[in-house]
This record gives sequence, structure tokens and C-alpha cells, in this order.
Amino acid sequence: MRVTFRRPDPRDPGRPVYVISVAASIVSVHPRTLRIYEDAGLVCPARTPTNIRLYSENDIRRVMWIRHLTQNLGVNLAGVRILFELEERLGTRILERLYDEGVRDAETAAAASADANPEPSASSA
Amino acid sequence: MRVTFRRPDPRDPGRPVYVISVAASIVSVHPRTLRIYEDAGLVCPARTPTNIRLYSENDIRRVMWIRHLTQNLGVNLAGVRILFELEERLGTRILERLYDEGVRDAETAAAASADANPEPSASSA
DNA sequence: CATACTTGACAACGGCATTGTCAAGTTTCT
DNA sequence: AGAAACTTGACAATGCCGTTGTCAAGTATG
Repeated sequence: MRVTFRRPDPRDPGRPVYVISVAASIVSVHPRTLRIYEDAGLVCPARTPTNIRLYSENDIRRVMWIRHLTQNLGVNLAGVRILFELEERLGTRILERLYDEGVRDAETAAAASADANPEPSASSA
Repeated sequence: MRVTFRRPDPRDPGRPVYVISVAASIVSVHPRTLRIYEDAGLVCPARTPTNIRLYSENDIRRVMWIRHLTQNLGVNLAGVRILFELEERLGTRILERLYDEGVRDAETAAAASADANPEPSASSA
């Protein structure tokens, strides 16, 4: 059974298009939680001139990683921040090492195909 | 003021020599806490033929990293485990990137000299 | 032989993560 | 025009986590 975080790519994954309620719905979290992630510095959605948050596909993927790390692996938000910082410093997608090699469970192993990878992106932070 | 985790090196940092009360005293934690770290798979001290734990210098350093990550950076134990696993997979001391570059605070910046680095070691796990 | 080790277990307490809700004001969309 | 959704800051409930503390019973050590 194939598990994937990937959603069909829009034209430009960096383009901010989703307001907070839509982004929350896409990743199945409460809008309040997305605000907390932003307060924690884990995701930085764009803002319109009237200060409305707009999330891009990259932001969505980043939140999906946060959810994977916190819900499935039990990492707290401080730990997620450190992991993201390491990834930025090393300039590589080190978190994929956790996902690609299916260390956690059979489900993540099943998701090892190329299009199954969630992609935390430093560029949105 | 210079801050360092490094203690004077014994002859062989891999040699298990400290019983749990001594190791706990060295790193200023409760022996109960060291047992919890072991249960969490974060550190694996050697055992004597009569099942007494013996910690090596490498184990001590590893615990010092755990303490730094949990106490100073707020990472929980699941997060520490993921960081250690990444380090093993990448085959490099990625956590030093956090420490060497003093991203956290002035104290860690002050400790940036070569002999100030704590060294998490995958070899003790 | 006192002390320290082992195991498994329960508990207190402060902190964390998520969700929920509120008020007041602004913006958006129908 | 007005309902709905957005913003901010704030407080709270609840379950979980991390650390320490303690216990019992048995074994090992100095």
C-alpha cells in the first residue's frame, strides 16, 4: 500500500496561495496550531498587504514534515526546529534520510518511492 | 569565561570504567535519569558479567550532549534520538554544526574553541 | 556487612502541544 | 451590506513528557 505526502504539484510550489483555514484543512490541523508553528519559527507563510497569511505548497510540505516528526516520531517543536536548522546548515535534505530508509515502520518503508517523499524546505523559513 | 564539556581524556575513551553513580555524578544527573536514557535507547553502557552498568568516556560525552540538547535547547528525548540517528546515517558529526557556530547563545559561542566541543559518539550506542 | 547495584513499578510536579474559546478590530467574499 | 473569516493577544483544559523521588526484593561489591 502506497503512502504519500505528495499532493499534485501546482505550477509554482513557492507561490503563496492558501489562507490559513485552507492550509489547516489540507494538512488536517487546527488554524490555531499553524499560528503556534509560526510563533515557534517553524514555518513562515507570506503575508498580503493587509497582513493575511498565505501559505505556499512549500509551506504545506513543511507543515507535513512537522506533523510527521511530532505525531509519528514524537519529536517536540524544539527538536523540529533543531532538525530544520541542521538541514539549512548542511545545505542538504537530511531529513529524507529518516524517511527514505524506512527506519520507523513498514509504512514509511512502503513510501520509499521517489514521489512519496515529503520535502521539508528551508526556503520557506 | 571559558565553558567546556571536555574533561581530561583518559587513556582510552571507549573503555567502560564508571558505575552508574559515578557517571551520574560526573554529568550531574540522577542515576534514575541515566536508566531512562538507556531505556530510550540514547546511550548503551557496557555491562559487567554480573550485569553492572559501566560507562565509558564516550558514554559520558554522549550524555552531556543529551543534556545540552534537552536542557539548553529544549529538545525532547525523541528528538535527541532522531538527531543521533541522523548523525549515524550521515556518518558525520552533524551536531557539531549546532555547537561550533554558536547559534544558540553567547555561551556556546564562547565555547567554540577546538577543545570545547562535546562529542556525541554513535559508537557507544 | 553496609552500601550500591539490579529489576519493575508508582507518583509528584513543572513544562509542552494541541485544541478550544474569547474579545475587539479589520478584511474579504457573497 | 453584512456574514464570515481574517488578525492580534490571552486564558484554559487535557494528555503527555522529563526528571526526580521512592519502593520492594534480590544480588554484588568494597
